[in-house]
Amino acid sequence: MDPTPPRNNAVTVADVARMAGVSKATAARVLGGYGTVSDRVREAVTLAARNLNYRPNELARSMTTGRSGTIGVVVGDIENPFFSLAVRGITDIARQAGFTVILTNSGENTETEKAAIRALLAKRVDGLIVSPAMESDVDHLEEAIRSGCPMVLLDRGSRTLGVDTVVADDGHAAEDITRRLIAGGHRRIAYLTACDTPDHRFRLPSDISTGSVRRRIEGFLRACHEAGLSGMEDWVRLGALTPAETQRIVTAMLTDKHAPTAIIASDSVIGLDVFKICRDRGIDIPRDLSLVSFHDADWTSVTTPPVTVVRQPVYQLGEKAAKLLVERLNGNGGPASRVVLKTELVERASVADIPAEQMSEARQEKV
Amino acid sequence: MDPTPPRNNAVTVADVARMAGVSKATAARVLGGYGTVSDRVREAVTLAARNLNYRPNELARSMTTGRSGTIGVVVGDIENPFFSLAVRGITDIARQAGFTVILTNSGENTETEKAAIRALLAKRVDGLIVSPAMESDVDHLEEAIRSGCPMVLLDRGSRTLGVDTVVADDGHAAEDITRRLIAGGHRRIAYLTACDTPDHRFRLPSDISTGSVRRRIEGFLRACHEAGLSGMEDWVRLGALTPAETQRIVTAMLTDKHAPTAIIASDSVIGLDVFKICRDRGIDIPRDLSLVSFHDADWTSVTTPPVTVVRQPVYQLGEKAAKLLVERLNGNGGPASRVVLKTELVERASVADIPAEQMSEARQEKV
DNA sequence: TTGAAAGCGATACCAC
DNA sequence: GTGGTATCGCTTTCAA
Repeated sequence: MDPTPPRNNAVTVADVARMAGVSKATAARVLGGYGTVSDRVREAVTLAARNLNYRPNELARSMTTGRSGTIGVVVGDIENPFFSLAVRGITDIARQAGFTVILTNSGENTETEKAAIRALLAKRVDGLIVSPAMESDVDHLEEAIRSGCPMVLLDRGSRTLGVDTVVADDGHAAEDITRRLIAGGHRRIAYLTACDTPDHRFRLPSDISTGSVRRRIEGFLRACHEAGLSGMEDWVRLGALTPAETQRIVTAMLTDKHAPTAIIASDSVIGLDVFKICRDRGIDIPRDLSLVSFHDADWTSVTTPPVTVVRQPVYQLGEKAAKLLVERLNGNGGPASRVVLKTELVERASVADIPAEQMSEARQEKV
Repeated sequence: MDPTPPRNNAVTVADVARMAGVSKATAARVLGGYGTVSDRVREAVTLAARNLNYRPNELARSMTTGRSGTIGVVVGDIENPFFSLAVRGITDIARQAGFTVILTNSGENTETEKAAIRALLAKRVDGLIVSPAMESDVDHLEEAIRSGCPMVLLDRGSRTLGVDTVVADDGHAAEDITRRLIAGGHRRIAYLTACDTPDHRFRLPSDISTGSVRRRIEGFLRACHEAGLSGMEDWVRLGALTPAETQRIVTAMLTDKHAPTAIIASDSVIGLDVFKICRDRGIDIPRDLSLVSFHDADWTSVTTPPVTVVRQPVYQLGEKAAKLLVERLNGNGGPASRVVLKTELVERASVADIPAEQMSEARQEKV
């Protein structure tokens, strides 16, 4: 027994082959688990590998096979519970299918996203799962696809890119909750999102480059229009990128003569910020203000009052995206599919109807 | 097993060289940004590369250089806000230093952790950042280090492994908060963690294999001992791995004749579960029960009452770990350092003192 | 079943 | 400066 452990792990198939007294090719066959080898040789090679503490070099393997066993994921912000959960769904499926995941943050910035895609492509990932920061700027994605890298879009789609897409039913979700608010007598309903436009003002849904948010705003406006409410575009507020920005926007709205009676938060991070601001300003939810948030984050059920939310199947969103990608990677062709996962309105206690007398008052103001 | 998907982007340095009318070596020099080339040639090669839409193959590059430009990260659970935030700190620093990050989940399971390390090593990561699931079982980590892969331990240390370590001051934090509770008259203080032992019972801190949790429990017991409280080991409750398990444990405690007057939750996920259980059971925090949680998660400030927490510099924990690793990767040697980041007790409103009459009663029960 | 040798796509050393 | 060429560790024909 030679107890001297190999210092540098520069053990290669050649070393193992030499020790086992076979050719490099044969050793590689048993080590790589391909081809056919006699049991005797297999044993000898396995033993030698163990003795030498052989570690396969995936890089070299990838070089020849062309597959890296890696999936690249680009999300807006891992810190956002929405993405953490989706990423969890992705990695669970990926690992199950024998892939590892390289995770990158775009910070919802297209330039960073481009750099990330480039780096991922350079690392020769087998496939890509992306939440595009901007639907309007997807040249880098298109190029990645053209170069032969399968891609699945997560949470945000693209009409021009013909790729597999997994999104939630955001439009209908927004429509439902808006209808619900209107039925409760609300007329001044604000929709608050982190998305932004150059001049920070909202005019048309097409100005919104984040697909999921655009679909929600469209749903919001659809419900408003259906109820005969006009000019609701003014209630779509953009740029809630940071707690400070959110505070500025919400405070401005709340101190205005025409303060909203309800706020729809586009994600749970903003929802939490709004909740904090209300608490700090002594605004009673839902008496003074109704609040609805997208994403059923863990904390929403535990506040006073608990928050009414749109529950998206976030983990499943990630799972489904990974499954679609793995299928493609396994050679299953076919046309690009668009999967739309159902959402669910979870009514808790942060929404209240507007009393009748205030309703007429509200109507007067509208006129 | 399946045929390699066709990558039409098979443009190599050779192709670029041919088009630019130079040798492979020269083209590689400008493409790789090393060596010296004349401006005229540089221009020609750059142009050819752009025309051909050349993409460097990082895999091939890594093969020869021996560096992959990749850092492997193994955490317990990305979904846990603690890790999401730490990972954010890691990736920010890594990207800044030109590294990409491969993220893997151990699920706090040593076997999964071993597999992850193996896969990461096979992918030839330049370095590793790990939150070991078990301090007692680190052979795979030791081997990784021996094979020459720099490693930084995050949140959890190891006495046997002589590597850079970044942890929070968990022991003192637990000591402080325990002391604070005892000063407020609490005697029946439960410490609740997801960590577990084979028989689900706690005897000695050394039974706890998760370093950070062990240090916290040690701090808890230290403060108890200091105050003359004995037998507090019985108040350390293990196995709060899932909401259901947590519910079982907490309900059992709360319905016991000797119910705790305070609970210390070992992380924000458990803290939230405890909060939910109390709300469901109509237990008034802090009147009926005081609650303290580790990790200043975003929701803790917004509940009623807001939760007193131990604030750890989680993002900085990740940052520091990544910085240490990058330094090692840049060749800066030196002995392994152990960085301990300060925590802060954020007193909110989930802790109340025990009224004098109940205190004596509690003492009696103790006797 | 096994072995010899040709790549994969880049880097690096060494002449010129 | 520039061009040839060995090399990295593995997979993969093609013969034997």
